[in-house]
Amino acid sequence: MSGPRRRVTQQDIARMAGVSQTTVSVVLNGRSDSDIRIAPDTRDKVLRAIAATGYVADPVARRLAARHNRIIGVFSYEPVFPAANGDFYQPFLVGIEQRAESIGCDLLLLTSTPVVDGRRRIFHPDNRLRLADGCILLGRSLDPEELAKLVADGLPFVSIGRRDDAGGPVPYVGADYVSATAALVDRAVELGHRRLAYLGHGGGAESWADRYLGFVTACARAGAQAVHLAPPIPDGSSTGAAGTRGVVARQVVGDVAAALDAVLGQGITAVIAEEHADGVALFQLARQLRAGISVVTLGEPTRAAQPTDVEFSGLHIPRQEMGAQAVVVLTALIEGQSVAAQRLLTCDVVPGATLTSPMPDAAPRDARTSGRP
Amino acid sequence: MSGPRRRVTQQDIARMAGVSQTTVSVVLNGRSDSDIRIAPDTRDKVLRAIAATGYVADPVARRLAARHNRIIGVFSYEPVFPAANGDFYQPFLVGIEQRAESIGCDLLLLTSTPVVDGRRRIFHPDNRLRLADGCILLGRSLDPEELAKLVADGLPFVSIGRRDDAGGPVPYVGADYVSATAALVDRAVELGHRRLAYLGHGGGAESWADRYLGFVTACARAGAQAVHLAPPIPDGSSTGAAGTRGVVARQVVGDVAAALDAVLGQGITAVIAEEHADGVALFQLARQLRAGISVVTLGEPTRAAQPTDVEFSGLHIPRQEMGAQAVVVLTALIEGQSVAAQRLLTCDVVPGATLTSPMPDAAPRDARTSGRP
DNA sequence: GGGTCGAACTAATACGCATTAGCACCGCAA
DNA sequence: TTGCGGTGCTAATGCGTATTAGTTCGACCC
Repeated sequence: MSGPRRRVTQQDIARMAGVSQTTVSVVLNGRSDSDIRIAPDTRDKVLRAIAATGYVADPVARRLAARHNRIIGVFSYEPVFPAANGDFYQPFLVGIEQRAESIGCDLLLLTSTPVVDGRRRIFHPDNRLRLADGCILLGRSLDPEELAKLVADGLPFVSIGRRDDAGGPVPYVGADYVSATAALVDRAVELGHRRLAYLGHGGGAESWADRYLGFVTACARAGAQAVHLAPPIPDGSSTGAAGTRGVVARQVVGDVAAALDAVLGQGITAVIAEEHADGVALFQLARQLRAGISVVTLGEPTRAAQPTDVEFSGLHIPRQEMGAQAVVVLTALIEGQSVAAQRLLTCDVVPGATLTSPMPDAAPRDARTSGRP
Repeated sequence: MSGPRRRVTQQDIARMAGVSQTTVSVVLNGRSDSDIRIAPDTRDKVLRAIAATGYVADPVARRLAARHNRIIGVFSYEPVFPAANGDFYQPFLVGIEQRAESIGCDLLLLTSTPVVDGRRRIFHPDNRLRLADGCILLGRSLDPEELAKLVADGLPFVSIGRRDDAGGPVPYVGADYVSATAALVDRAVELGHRRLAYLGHGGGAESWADRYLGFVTACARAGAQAVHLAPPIPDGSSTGAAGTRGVVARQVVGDVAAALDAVLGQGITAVIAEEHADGVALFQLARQLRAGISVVTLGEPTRAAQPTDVEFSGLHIPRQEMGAQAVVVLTALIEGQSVAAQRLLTCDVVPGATLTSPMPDAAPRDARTSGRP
């Protein structure tokens, strides 16, 4: 009909109320602090007009003029919603959403970031980060280079998940995988396990490196033997927890079956799986073969896992709380308050049913294997 | 460390290149189409300055000048994230997110809408709908009154799911439940079913009414007997597919057990269940009792269903595509283009394993029941 | 030698809001 | 009557960009 309808502006409200645009702005922002006074009935007139039209200040204009608009951007490398990653991100969003609501901020999903070279890029000619007052970064791995730019750029942001420094300290709200993984290893050792394996990359993303670090440290401390069963291609970067790499026997395994071979062949009695899905697959395969190994999975599924009725031993990532804390840190940063901008939240240990005392026949197996070559 | 470093602007570039801000803008936007010409070496000077400073246009100012912010609001009555509704909404969001990304729009989650009288309200004193250029409405039932306000208001919006007119045509992207349900009924009749039941409200929300309409129409056309097994309280509004109500024998059933009683008592051989969860429950109960009835469920679960290994016959709602189409329609509306703003997408029929030929003992059962009173 | 025309720009303005500076009015003291 | 401090408001300006409406300058024509 009439093309794109013009949106209601403060001018319109001003005309309706018979006042100036300035007055409307002042009323809206409740500027009681300054030297500007508005008579109660003038204020009422304005508020009535606003209520009648449902007027809301244009966030874009607001941000241009005032440099803030009470909008929090959420940026992620991976798409947030797809079930491809097993709803892994959902709890973060719930936490973010709840806290954002409670402090009266809206959430803007920065979906418009184009994919270049197979991943979304923050920086490109039309980057929209600045539409929001600040933003929360979601996703397993963030390009360190982009992170550095972001730090340099000065736009407030918080990463969900610990990040190494990138041209400056990176604000984050992460999970303390080091301690949690170590606690799980300790528990395994308590139960009698002496040869443990870590199944996964153990490096690349910080979250993986941290898990691996916890594993290695705890094994060393407890005097347990540690083996690292790594997938063929460590997903791009291969360094990870550099200091510890090499101390531990490392073996590349092509798939879960190969991993199980390695486990059984070397008399390993407990496997700490980086990815839930791998742990599940390994456990089920072992069960089919009637091999009694313990399996611990380090976190909720990020890939679809085979359905199972077993409750896995492992750790619980406080995702919702992480989301909430990220909002807290971000708003503090936006307002220039000084806060602890790097936070690690404790992961609960899930006892589960898959971490038990080693089977009595584990030792013989070990012996046999040792004598094999 | 000089606080918020002033950003480089087109002015700065202009000064560096010894041209006007307009020229910079023109060069940036490559406006070769218009009547504005820029000499190659002028263009070069500007581009060099841009490259030297790493200038990027401020997206905020850009959008202010463009008079729309490329933000799409997503509003839902029911909570979208929580798994309470079995992730029913997720696929819609996936579709929305993907399409929004591909056309360069961001998503504003309007989740902070207060709950009044047990449901979220669009219109309330502090509604933020207008933050976005337009919005997508998600949720089973939308208050017709609010819908009417929205239509009258002129703010571009699209409903996911068909909606009756409300003070004007309501733009929507829905699923063609009428045809899909009819197709399922036809198939049942083909297989030999002669007495069919519809289990569910059959009214209230349009999506229910449509399913019911398809059921009744197809039964009538095929000469099959139709029974409506309705839950005790039809969830607020009770009218629904008004024209057809009353033609069909209607019976109120308290729960699934009661429904099964009615089915068996009346020699019904196939049940079309509005809700997946009800269909599953009914089928499992019937199986326990060794009663061989066919069950069709009309759509993915919106409530948690008992886990099952049976693939149910029924229909598949193209949720992701619906989300994507909603974005398409919305952007067209925002830009004032004329489009088909009411779209019904075809539902695929899922053959499944629960719609089979009627068991031979169905007729005798019927006879027995008839003679009972 | 005035007029036309096109190429290559620029000045001015709009976008919607927040903010700064300042104006008009009123009551009261001098 | 002037002066003066409030009170209650508005005009004007700026944020950084896109766009519209010119302006300048030379070439070319009659």
